[in-house]
Amino acid sequence: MVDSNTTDTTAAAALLAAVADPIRLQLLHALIGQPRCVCDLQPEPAIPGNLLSYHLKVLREAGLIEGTRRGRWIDYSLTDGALERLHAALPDPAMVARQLTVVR
Amino acid sequence: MVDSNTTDTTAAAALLAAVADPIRLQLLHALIGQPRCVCDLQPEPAIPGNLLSYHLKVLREAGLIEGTRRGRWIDYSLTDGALERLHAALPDPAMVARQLTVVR
DNA sequence: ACACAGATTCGACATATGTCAAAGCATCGG
DNA sequence: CCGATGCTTTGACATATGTCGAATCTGTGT
Repeated sequence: MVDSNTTDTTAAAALLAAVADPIRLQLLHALIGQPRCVCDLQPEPAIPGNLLSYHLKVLREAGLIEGTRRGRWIDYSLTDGALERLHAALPDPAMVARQLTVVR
Repeated sequence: MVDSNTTDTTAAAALLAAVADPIRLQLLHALIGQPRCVCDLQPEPAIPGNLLSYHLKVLREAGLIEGTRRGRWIDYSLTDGALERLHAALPDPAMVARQLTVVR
């Protein structure tokens, strides 16, 4: 009944799962507009370093962020189109309006 | 360091968690533009009825869909602004462009 | 009252996920 | 070469989550 390509849906769900966490959502927000080194990415409230690492890894493996070493530090930044890809994983709200106008 | 209100982030993450699943994403797509009774909501591939019920419940408890009984059937539909709320739970891609233009 | 159809709920279970403590790696500065 | 700093990885663990089978509920038709 439902149409949508299954692999698309699965990939979209995986992307969304990567950000469906308060800590990771904060990290993403913190990276908007500028890269930051891990030590500047402490969420509120602060968490142990290894846990921070874990969440960065989840985002990294989802392809949403990337880290580059700068001496002792590692700078993280959003990958190209990361936020666009996230929104694309969600159903488009414009579709609802579309359906309504088509119907009437 | 990171600013964003913690409860906001938590609520947003919860919303996103509700749709971070291939089955539930398909259900959401199927409900765009028209209500459907449960029997018309079988995802691809099909799943047992009780499992379908479970996923509908997750979406219902997230406030994204609502069901109304029509005789023997229950029609589900998107709640008002459901998709808008989902997108709002994600960081706004426009912010990135903003930061860039402000900087230069 | 009965049986049936559509849908939800319950209890048990396996796996996935987030967290912790401890150990490991890479780089810098002496 | 050594210790310190910044970050990651590993192994153990508890809880959350998705799935199943069986039971239950709600409304329909007879």
